[in-house]
Amino acid sequence: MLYYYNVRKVITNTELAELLRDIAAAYKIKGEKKNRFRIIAYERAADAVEHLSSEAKDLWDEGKLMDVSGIGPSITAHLDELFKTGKSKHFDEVLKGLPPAMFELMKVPGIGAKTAYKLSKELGIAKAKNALRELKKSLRSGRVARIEGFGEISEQRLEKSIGEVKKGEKRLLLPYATLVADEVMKWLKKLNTGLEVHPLGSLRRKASTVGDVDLAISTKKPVEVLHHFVDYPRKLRKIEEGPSSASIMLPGNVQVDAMVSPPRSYGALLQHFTGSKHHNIALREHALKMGFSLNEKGIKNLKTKKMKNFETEVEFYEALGMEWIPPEIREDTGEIQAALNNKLPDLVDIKDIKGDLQIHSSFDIETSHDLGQNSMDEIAKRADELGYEYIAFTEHNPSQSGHNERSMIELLKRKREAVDKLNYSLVKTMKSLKKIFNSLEIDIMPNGELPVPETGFDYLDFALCSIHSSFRQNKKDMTNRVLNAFKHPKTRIFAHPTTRILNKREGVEFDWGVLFDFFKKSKKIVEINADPIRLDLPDILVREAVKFGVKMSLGTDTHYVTSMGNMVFGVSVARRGWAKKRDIINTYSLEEIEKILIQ
DNA sequence: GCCGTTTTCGGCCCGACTGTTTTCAGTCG
Repeated sequence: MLYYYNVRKVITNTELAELLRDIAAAYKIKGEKKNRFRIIAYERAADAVEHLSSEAKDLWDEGKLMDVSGIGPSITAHLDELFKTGKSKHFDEVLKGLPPAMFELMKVPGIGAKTAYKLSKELGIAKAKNALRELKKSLRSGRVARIEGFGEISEQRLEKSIGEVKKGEKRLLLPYATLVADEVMKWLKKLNTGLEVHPLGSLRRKASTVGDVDLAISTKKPVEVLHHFVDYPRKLRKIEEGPSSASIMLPGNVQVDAMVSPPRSYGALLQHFTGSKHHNIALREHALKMGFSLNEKGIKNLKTKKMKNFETEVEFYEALGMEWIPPEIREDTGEIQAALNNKLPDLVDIKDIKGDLQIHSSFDIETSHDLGQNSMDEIAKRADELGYEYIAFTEHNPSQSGHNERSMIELLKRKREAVDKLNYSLVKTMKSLKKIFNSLEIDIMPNGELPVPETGFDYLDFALCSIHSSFRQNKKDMTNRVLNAFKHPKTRIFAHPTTRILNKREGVEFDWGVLFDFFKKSKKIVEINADPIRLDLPDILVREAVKFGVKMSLGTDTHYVTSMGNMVFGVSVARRGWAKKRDIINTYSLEEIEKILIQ
């Protein structure tokens, strides 16, 4: 019997990845040298599972588990048994004799397999339950420091990092990290306006959430620049200041790291610290086949032992025989092969965007959800400033309680008239804005019905539909719920599809194959919601949608005229999902988009 | 244990940091 997962429960990708990582850890403890690559194989399999766009269990159901790169015949056989019977004899065997507590202890930053095993043995902590609390006790009593290989410093370090386990892994939302980085970069440029500075890591790759804010600086005067950096006036404290890097802590526990490089090797530094880790691993494997070794200083020829520097990333990638790869898609999901073959997608760009397809104004149609804070006039003017050709007002549908059919229709009629009026008057005076669509964001009820009377639809150009309740339905019911809602010809856009809230709520589950197939055939649109707390569809599913040929729309879902600029974060998600201009309908001309949306 | 634009066998990314080891192992990104 395995020690931590319940055989009756469907195992999620996160749990499965954890299991595979635990097997790798078990091999580390038990294995001889020859197991080294088997350990890596299990860790890679765990990574692969974590990055899947559908549940591993579903892939297994469809017999497609072996298609996943990193999962081969052996692991497939074990998972086969696991999914069928709820356990794997092989995994049981590997884990046998190891204290379950060690896997719990491994959740502490700085504790890997070896340390966890040693601690649990030496301290006599065997059970997973309360393992962290037991460790804490031993730390306090000074027992840990007396174990061979440990000292007072490791005791203090562990005490500190054990506290970080429970704090949760709240990561910065992309716009906030962007803002922090922009302000620090502005400060850096006060020293020297010509200074070249770039964000690094997940921030440069525009991931939805960011851990630390890392910056790269190209300079010949590293000491002076780093000294200016740690003088940043809004810092809480300086963490460290060395010859090539420095770190400061800002309010809200936001750590900012700066790394400097001489201009001649700046391209290599930028590439190295932009990652992702998986992209770099794959890139180094490719380089090795060419007889090169890569690091943050440049490219080393393994025969001549000579190191070549690169001022720019473009030259760096060129030297490896490929096009420059946009940071957003550096995730080792096929971009290297595409770059080698000159087949990188021409990703959609913020400049291509001609309109915003989800906006909430303050026009009161008595909804039970939030109203927007600004008038239709204010929003239209802002849209014109942004150079948009069209926008859609998508207030929530009138609440069901307190409205009968007639009063709902009356409200929808009034909104139609207000939008018409704007189109006939205000819009005529504008530079770029040509059309305001009259739309509505309609709740999809648990059974897939829509709480708007049939004649109410006549007043709409088109409708967005989205889920705002009953998030816990099972996958099949959820899928049918959406299919049912989109039977109506006026329902065109599926808004914030997974309903996820970053750092707070997981998205709901659908059978995406079925949904995308339906959306493709019926020419309906899936939204990429640009609200930074949602960024939904998530990038991985955007990639799937692109593969299916499903078109997507961008909407800021804004309730404030000041947040209309969030569009740029939606574009980042689209880019991370390999979306090209034609995949996103907001890049279409007014004439084209009318054909798609108005039925 | 996995994988393939030199391979179905023979390889498998790179380096920094940390602590305690007097020469390196473990962890991390």
